[in-house]
Amino acid sequence: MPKITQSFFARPTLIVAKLLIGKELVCNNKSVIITETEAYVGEGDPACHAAKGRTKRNDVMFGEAGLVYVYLIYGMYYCLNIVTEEGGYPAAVLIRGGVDLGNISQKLDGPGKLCRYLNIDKNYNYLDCTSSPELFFNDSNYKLPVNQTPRIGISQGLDKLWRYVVPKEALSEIAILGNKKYV
DNA sequence: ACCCCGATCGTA
DNA sequence: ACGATCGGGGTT
Repeated sequence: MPKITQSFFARPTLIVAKLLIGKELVCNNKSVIITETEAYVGEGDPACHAAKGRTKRNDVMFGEAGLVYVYLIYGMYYCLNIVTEEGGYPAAVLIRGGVDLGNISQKLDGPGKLCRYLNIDKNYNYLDCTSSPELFFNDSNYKLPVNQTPRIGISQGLDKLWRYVVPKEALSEIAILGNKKYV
């Protein structure tokens, strides 16, 4: 299963967000099939952390595609993002959910839960997921159905359908290993 | 120095 | 419906 390279992330954020669904995220000796993502796109996106320009926190979003952006939310949870598009353009995909095929009982339906499960914290900020052995993506061949909805937990930019999520019905079927329907 | 609030989650 | 918990960013 080939590792996803930089050119995958150096594309329009909506494309990357959608294509990451069904890909495998590997970190800390665990792997997860991604089932939910969101796109945050540039200074013109009011929900994007870079909406008000460059700051210490969002600095990494202005970096090269493939960099990891981790931030602390509500004082207790971390959220994992991958920087997209060309260097200098602040955009990223938030990884919001997944399933561990080797540990189906886990409910990784939320960015905070996902990071907690994979032990991802602020130390991963600025890591390059296209060259790091610590955190990377594999180009798995799962063909999962994807719905588009408004993004969760924001108060602006709700007009955009920039959340990509595998519907619940399909999610329960993924649990059945060897389900050819999605491979 | 102070104040506000958030790309969340678990419990009630 | 609400509280936990804290760092970033804007304001005084």
